[in-house]
Amino acid sequence: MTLSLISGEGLSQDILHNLKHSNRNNKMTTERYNSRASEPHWQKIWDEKKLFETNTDVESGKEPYYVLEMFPYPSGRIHMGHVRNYTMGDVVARYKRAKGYEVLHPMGWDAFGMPAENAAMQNNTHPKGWTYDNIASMRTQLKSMGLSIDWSREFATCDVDYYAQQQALFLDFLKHDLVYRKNAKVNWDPVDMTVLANEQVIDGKGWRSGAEVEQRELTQWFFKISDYADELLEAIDELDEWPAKVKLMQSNWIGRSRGAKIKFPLIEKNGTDTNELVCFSTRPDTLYGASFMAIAAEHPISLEMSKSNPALQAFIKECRKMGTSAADIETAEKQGFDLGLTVAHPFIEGKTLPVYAANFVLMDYGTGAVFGCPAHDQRDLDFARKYDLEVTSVVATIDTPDMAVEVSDTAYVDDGVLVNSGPMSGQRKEQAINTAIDVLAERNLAEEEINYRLRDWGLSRQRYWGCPIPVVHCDNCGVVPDKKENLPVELPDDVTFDVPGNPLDRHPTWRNTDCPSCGKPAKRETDTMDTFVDSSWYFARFITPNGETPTDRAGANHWLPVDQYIGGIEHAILHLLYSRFFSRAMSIAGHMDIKEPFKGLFTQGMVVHESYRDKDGAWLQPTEVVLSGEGKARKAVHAKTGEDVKIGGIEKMSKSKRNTIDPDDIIQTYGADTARWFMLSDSPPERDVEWTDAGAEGAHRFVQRIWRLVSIWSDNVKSANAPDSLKDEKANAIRKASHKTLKAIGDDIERLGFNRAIARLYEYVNTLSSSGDVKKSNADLDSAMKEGLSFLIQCFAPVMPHLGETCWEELGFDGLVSEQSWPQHDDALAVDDTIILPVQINGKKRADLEVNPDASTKEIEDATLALDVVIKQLDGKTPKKIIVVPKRIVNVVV
RNA sequence: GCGGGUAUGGCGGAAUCGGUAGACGCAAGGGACUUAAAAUCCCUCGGCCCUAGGCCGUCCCGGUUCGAGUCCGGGUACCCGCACCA
Repeated sequence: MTLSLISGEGLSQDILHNLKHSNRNNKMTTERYNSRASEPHWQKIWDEKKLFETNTDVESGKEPYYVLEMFPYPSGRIHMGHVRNYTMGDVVARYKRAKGYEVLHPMGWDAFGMPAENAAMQNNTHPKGWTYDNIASMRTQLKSMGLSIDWSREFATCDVDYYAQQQALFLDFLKHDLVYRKNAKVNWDPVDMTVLANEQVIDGKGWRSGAEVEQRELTQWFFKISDYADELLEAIDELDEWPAKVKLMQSNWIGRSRGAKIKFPLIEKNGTDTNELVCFSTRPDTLYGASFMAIAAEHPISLEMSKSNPALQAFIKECRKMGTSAADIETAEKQGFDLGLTVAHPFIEGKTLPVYAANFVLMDYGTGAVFGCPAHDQRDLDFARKYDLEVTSVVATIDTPDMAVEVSDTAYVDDGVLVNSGPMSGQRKEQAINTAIDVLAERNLAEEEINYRLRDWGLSRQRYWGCPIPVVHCDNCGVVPDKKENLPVELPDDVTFDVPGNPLDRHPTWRNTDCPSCGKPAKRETDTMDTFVDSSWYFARFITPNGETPTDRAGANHWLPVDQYIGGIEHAILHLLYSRFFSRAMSIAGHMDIKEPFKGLFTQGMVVHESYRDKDGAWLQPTEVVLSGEGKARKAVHAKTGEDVKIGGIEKMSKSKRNTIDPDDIIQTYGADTARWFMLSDSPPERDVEWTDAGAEGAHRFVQRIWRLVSIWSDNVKSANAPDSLKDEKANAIRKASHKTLKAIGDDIERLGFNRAIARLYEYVNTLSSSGDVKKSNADLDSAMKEGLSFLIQCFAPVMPHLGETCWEELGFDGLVSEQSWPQHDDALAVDDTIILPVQINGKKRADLEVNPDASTKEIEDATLALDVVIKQLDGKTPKKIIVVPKRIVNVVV
């Protein structure tokens, strides 16, 4: 069944149920819990009591805890991924608040970016209006989730107040030599006259215009992140609350490699006036296997030679068309252009190597030149095979150190022993690299160099909807930073998007200003900042969202780093690395003294859903599809036409595949608590979770189940005493289960094991439901249930806070559950009186043994040997060995 | 291409340090209640031999160990990321 059918006329199923049964007046039928009434009610009360507003005062006395979910881009509607992300953070926030921390849990909007401009072009709207409208509707949606957020700190990165501070930061960075200008390549769409993002280049063509994309050089601003490459790399080790995967991705991204810068004297100069070619190599040990040199198409030598060589010009042009992404470069067919140059081999007297311009050599890594050693580098091998160049293997395996490895289609890149390699012969890779550098260094032909894959961060964007870069171009003074007292440089509102290009460029007046240095008329910079800049410091702004400087240094030092940061794995590299750089840069500029912004990081999985297509291949929404049958007989038809629908794969919810579920519908039908509960149940939080209607219904059944349990016990609990030395056996069993569960759930939440905590809560409700009959209850049982239910409510309230409040009130407990301290479990009650030890014979389980947890090894051995099964299996023989693992297992080896 | 990840019933998953594989949920089947439906409650639910019970079983092949889903070596399949999307 589809959701639209369940929700009927827009009434939730609980209201429908209660309406149907309101006349029955049967005492044993409790009213169904009505989330539609209860959720707004509690949200209003929390709001009025300002329950979630944080006292960020450094002197507040409580220990600070900062939990933050990656702030959303205001696309217009929240999606299930947001629900999952923000629920996780909210559970942590509510739990930590109960544990006595002063919790900071804010929300904001990553509000600059291309989609607003695209919408402006498509729908003739203004990016600003579009963005703020989206924020307004998403805020309403997020609020309906019942998140314990301090909304008084909310801001959007497109708020003038925010980007004014960002401009101030930029000026500070400029002062501290953390930003500079240089030329860089961009994807240029010659028809739309605009710069394209990599993702807007499809098969080498612009996504809108279809025109062939060119690589064009522009002067742009760069952050000097590569100066911090080593520091950013080394500090990764100390991020012990980050996923190993993310740490590895960051190290690879920084890509430190040690190698040598090697000079090759030019022999055949073919008309150039260059005397040497300098290349970078991490494998100078394999120089004896070199058979050619390759330089980037954009290498100065290549560019110089192209002036008098039209064929080379064409080749360079061809290379420029190629995509700039790593995947494009690695997968493109290797192509070269013989420049007619040769260089001298540094080790082999009289040997020369031909020089090619090649498409697989990057100008912006190393020196833009490499020596080609085909036997020991796959790219070089591919190139050599194509141009029929010599392949000389100079490495042997460690097992057969005398014979060079034979190379046909796959280069040998692993460790080994060098052969036929002069001074390096007989040495292992690492040692040989050192030898090569040392020998060449003596002849002044090489020096050791550390290179990083990490490049400086280009922040200039030729777009309107971003933070203006606060500099002025003056004919007299050149590039002049704005003065801080002149900030903000505000974006003009009167812009149009009917013509291609950046509206700031063609604005009649905005560009005109006076030079801050000489006072003469000058022009503003029209580039705006990369939106990654906006998100690189927002976490620091939440501490003093209205401050007149970017941060309050003492406050930032008190609250940062963020204790728990939660977001998608897609930000594993750039956003997190940029934020790490920004924290360092902000420390240098005196805004705080924190180098690592995020102490704990958690990357959650996506929300996925089945996708559907009609007979013409058009994507259909889940609400347009009616499903029936199961397994192979599972069928889908169109809800309106009845035509067959093809059931597609389970994929990330996306607008293009129309397989999204609107959280609003779910909240209307089942309530926010159900949505929150389901998003955390089943799948571990770091993995993808599949949205299914059945799963949501299951979660909702549980909501009702809790409500029934609480309702039927409410009278008994209200008149019960606190549990103390209970005689009733069942009551004691409940107490033990309660304390055990409480302990386990606390541990689970601390470790973000939400799915495990939820499984435990299911078990616990099963235990409470089956442990006592309310009609035959006694004072002891009532007491145990009073404690048990209070633990239950407190344990699930972080996930289902509205239901928690309703149940708390129903049982007559004081105050709000959201204000309660986390209950303390009693360790003595959280352990079992007896434990069941599995007894294995030769590693196979044959029996159970019930023992006291403190039983000695001897006692366990004796009890084991007295078991019928063991006696039978031993058949009079003495066992070879008895392994007793305390509190775990017994294994009898026969 | 490079880098990373994952693999357990019909499905999502649990098993925290190498110690009872399949907790918990979903789906399914059977039953109770009901005029009926919904809701709820009870039972079954990895496969095979089916007898108390036994044998097999965590992607595949091998190894270490009293004991392997977990550790080691080799392989297979699928998924994700790759610098101007946020």
